[in-house]
Amino acid sequence: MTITFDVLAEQLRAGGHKLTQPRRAILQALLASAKPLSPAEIQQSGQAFCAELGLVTVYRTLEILESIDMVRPVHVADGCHGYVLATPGHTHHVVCERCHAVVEIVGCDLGDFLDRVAARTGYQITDHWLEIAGICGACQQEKMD
Amino acid sequence: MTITFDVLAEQLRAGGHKLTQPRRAILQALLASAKPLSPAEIQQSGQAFCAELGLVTVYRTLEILESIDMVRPVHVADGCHGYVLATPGHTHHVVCERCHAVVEIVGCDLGDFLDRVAARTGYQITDHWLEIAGICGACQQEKMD
DNA sequence: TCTCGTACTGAAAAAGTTTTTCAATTAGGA
DNA sequence: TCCTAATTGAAAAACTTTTTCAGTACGAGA
Ligand SMILES: [Mn+2]
Ligand SMILES: [Mn+2]
Ligand SMILES: [Zn+2]
Ligand SMILES: [Zn+2]
Repeated sequence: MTITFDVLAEQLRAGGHKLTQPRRAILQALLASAKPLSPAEIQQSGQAFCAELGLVTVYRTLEILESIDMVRPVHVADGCHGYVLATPGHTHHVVCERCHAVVEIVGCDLGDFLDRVAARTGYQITDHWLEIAGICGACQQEKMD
Repeated sequence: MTITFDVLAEQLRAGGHKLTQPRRAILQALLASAKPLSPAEIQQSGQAFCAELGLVTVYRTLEILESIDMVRPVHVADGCHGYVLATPGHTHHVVCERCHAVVEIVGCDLGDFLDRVAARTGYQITDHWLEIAGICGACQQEKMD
């Protein structure tokens, strides 16, 4: 979790996009959060950095960030779709059921399992999406109070 | 895929719910579909069985069916949340990217992988959600035309 | 089979979310 | 610094989901 704002900013520009104040604010909001954020939460949190930040801009920026794989949708237990910063490539997320703290899992060993699925179903597997729910260390502690 | 309407109907009543015409229609719609259906699609398809079927009732019924694990939300590539009938217990789904045909995977071998995730993150893993995308047999054929 | 209480229904309205439109603004290369 | 295309926020539209409410129908019990 040592990714910096400057790296993100550069990634955005490398994708051919302008680095505007609202976009800076959105990146800051995502960077500051330990849990997936909804568009409305991103707006609210981002307004600390750009007071005028509009919700429309949040939607538009998320669309861009997702298209260049800088951000990924994560399913939170109840509602849908929180967004978190992604490290490039194929990853999964573990989300705490209590506090929604997120940890990214970079490696993924599902190959054998997926091969078996392919054999059994006749499908040619192209992709998969795994999300893991659990209870984070901090929340486990809390239980013992 | 040999589940019958009568079995579903009985499951619903076993859960303490009435077996009404609109609910019959919703079960028929789900039973007849090879792919996940949105609430609006369920309404439309269900109106063949109950002409007056309202969308509100579809939402309410899905909530019940989900609560007794008769139906499960599945994420379709673009939009969110289609619903499919579920076999009880823990399953996953393979969804065709082209035609959305769904196959349910009953076993799941993720135990070792999840143990490693637990060890690495300190999270106590409570649940997981895996969806697999692919290309079904029929759509693979089609490619060769 | 009939009666009755309650679970359930659809219409309408409200609430919430996401997308589109548009005139004004701003980033950043020249 | 200037210029232009990309980007912005407000407003409105389009969609989706939930709430309210008066009427309906299921199904247990007589
Ligand atoms: Mn994976
Ligand atoms: Mn979803
Ligand atoms: Zn936690
Ligand atoms: Zn297919």
